[in-house]
Amino acid sequence: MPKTVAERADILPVLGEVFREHGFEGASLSLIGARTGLGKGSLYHFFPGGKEDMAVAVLTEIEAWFATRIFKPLREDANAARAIADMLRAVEEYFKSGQRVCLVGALALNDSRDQFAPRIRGYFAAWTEALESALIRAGHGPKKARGRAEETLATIQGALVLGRALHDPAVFPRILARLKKRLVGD
Amino acid sequence: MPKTVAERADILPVLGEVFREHGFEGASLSLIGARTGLGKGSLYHFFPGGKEDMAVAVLTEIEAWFATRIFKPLREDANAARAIADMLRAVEEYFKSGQRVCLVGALALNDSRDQFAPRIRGYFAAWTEALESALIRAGHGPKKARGRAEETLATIQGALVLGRALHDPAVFPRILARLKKRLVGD
DNA sequence: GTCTATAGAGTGATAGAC
DNA sequence: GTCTATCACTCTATAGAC
Repeated sequence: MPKTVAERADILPVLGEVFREHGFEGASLSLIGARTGLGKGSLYHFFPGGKEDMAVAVLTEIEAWFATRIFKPLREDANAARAIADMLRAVEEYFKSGQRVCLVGALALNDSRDQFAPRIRGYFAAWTEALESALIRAGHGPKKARGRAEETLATIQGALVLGRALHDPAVFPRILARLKKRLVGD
Repeated sequence: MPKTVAERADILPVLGEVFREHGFEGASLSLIGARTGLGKGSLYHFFPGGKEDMAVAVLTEIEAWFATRIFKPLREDANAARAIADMLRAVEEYFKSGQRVCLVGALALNDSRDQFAPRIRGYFAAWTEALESALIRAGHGPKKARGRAEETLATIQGALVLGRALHDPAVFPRILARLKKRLVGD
């Protein structure tokens, strides 16, 4: 008896975790089926394009989350320094202190799947620009803000890699704390 | 007519590139066969343990390269500031200005393959310690050196992710230049 | 004859597509 | 749940160096 009522939106978070944990290639349909509790039929009903379709849907959801929770405040908050500190806090929570990997970053390293490239680029471009805007408003000097934004994003991504590699849950929060000091003082 | 004489060491660089470009899961044996020009017989002759064996061999070669070219000078060069600058230069060249990905970092993000974990951790631990040592000798203060080494490695790894994501070959060299300024002045 | 490097047909299992 | 392609891997059979 089918019809347990699932919605596309309900399974996106699960899909995201599976892709994060196993990568795109490593996330097999049977694994996805097991984790979502859905048969292949349902999966192809929700995502006619198969696995790539699923990954694109997950990326779209991630983009939307970051756009409203991170990029928008960075661009619009009157208190730019606070927006930057909030970003670092949100990032620490989102990536569960480094226990959770950045799916967009992980896909960037393993491309060869060109379909994801524009979304991956868009995510990091939007983040860089939003942070640059906040840095300028926080008094960082328009000339230096761009480079600092770029370096900050690199450090966040790399901190996820390093924390994971060293199996040390203290690494990610520690590096974020250093970033905070440098960007907004304290 | 067999016997064209290949050696294990000769195909390691090719294997490294295939794993870098496609990831561990994405590097199929047929792809590996095509890229190395070797049949399965030869591949399994050199690497009886199959794909994992190949990846371990590549990681071992990478470790050795970094140990002699990067870690040793960092620990031993009497001129520590020069050793750090040399490290940044070597890294820029090794990763081909960001066009080439760090296999160790990429594997760290996609683990679930626990066999690689100790090697991955060893690589980053050795790098962190060597850089910390050089920073201390360059006058960075023992208390701060550790954190700076950690953050530097994260920034390098993240710069690879970001450069790749943005498809901008200028990103990686630009971030390395900022690192150099901060670490050894200029 | 033995050892090393080779090729590739053939194995069962499992992948993703539908 | 059925399909076909492809997966990692095994095995037998080679040729040439010693």
